[in-house]
Amino acid sequence: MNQACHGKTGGSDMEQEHHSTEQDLRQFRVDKLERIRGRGDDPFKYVFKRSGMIAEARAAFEEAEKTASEEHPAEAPATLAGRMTAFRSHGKSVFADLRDETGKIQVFLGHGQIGEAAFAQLDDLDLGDFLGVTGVVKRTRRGEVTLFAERYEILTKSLKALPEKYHGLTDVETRYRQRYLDMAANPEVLEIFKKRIKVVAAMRNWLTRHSFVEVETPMLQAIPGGATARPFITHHNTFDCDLYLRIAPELYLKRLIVGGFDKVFEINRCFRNEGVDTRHNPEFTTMEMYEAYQDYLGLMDETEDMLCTIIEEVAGSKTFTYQGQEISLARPWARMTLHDAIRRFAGIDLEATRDREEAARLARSIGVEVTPEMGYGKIVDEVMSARVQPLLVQPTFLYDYPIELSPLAKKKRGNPALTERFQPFIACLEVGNAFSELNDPIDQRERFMEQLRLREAGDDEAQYLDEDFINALEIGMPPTAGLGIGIDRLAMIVTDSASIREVIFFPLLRSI
RNA sequence: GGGCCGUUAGCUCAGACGGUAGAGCAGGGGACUCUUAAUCCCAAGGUCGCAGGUUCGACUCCUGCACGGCCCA
Repeated sequence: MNQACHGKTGGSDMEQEHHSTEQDLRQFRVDKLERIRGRGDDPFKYVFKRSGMIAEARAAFEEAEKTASEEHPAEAPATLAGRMTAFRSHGKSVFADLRDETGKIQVFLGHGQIGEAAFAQLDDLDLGDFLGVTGVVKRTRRGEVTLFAERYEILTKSLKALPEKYHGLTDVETRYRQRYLDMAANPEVLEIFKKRIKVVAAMRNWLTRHSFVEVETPMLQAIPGGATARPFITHHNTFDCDLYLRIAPELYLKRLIVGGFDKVFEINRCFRNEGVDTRHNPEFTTMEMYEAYQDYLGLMDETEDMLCTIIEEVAGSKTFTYQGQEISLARPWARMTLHDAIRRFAGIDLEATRDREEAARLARSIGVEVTPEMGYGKIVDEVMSARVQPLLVQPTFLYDYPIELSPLAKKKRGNPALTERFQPFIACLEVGNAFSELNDPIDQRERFMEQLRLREAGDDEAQYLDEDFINALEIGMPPTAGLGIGIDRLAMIVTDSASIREVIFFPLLRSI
């Protein structure tokens, strides 16, 4: 910030050469760092005592203004710290912006207020440096709430230039690869993640209020179960065996119900070895909850209540906008069976037949692509994804899914072709999956055997037989309903994000 | 996996028919004691993603590759 003082710093050779390649930009900062050290100051301090956060200082000042008068204008002392994100010099006075986690405040550094030596040392500051400033919060003539500095100190020197102040960092790849830079340059990114954090906190609150206890179950599993997906494989050295990163916690959480917990939940990561697109990241976060003595209808009510509570708490109202669409949380949410939805939105009836060929013919008749390895269930799923889901803008539950799609769900009472399963959709995004949990070990074994047949037929997403899980069911699991919610999807919805990568701090990218 | 698009200064972006590249911001020098995308003057800053090819000559045209984005499977 050499324009701050005409006293100048006695130009080094570097300064005379007028470079400004990336390396030179860094060198200028290193030179300043050395000057700071040269006068016995430390450009990387160990600790700094703040009086509070920037937002708190603002609030305290605005509170003081309520009792202020023309003769006695409001002022509030404060010691604040943060990253310097702007620097406007006017010869003998300087305005800088200071930002911490809670917000931004303008700092006034006057020659007359901080003293000549300290003012001259402003030359050694750069955008991106962390400062600690002590002074008094007042309004400037233009009305800006400003910390008028009495003294300041550099807390951390930044050696790299921050992206441009007006446009920020927009290159998507750099934003994801250097998320720290993205957040430092684009404060709105921080706000997105704060909302995501609120979603999780609100969910935990809801669950805790309803007497669910939080548990942790294995990430490393010998048999990856609980979902239809390809797993990541890893290796344990001392046991010398391959293990899988979990694709779902489901089978372990149900073991806990067998063991005696009545209401459990887990919020944690799952891993699926699949492609990456705007709605999928190979590692993602789910909440799964299991409630004994409950069925899917009761759970549907609870799900509606939970999601409404969370979204309203984070969005601040019962309506919000997602990608230009007005979404209303008004209850009750629409509920229709999967087959009704297909009849209504796709114009074909896949419930009248369970014949694979007939279903394929019907799907093709409405332009849905069917490949040879797709069975009846997969065809229903495909029609739903292509012709129903894109229309589910307002919150909607689809329920009663074909048994072929749901090997861990109880058969529907009175209709063994279906299972007691539902999925909530909001803004055309699938945000969850739930069912009356299959607790008949004999039925479960048959379902697993069917999955094994599919696997042998070449379906590498089919589920594995988990003998120990069946053993647990033989010990006995009470009637139970279970729900999984995709936290990332929910975060997308409340932050109006088009891509899941916007709500994951460090989304998976190819290493370079 | 397929299609389309992108990659130019630290950042954000321009670059007609093929003739070795421009601006704003940041950075450097200077002026300025209430600015806030501060302003004004001066000077600087580039292996145009990588590798080939066509051409007298390639940021520009062609091929391949890398990374990314969007859409489809």
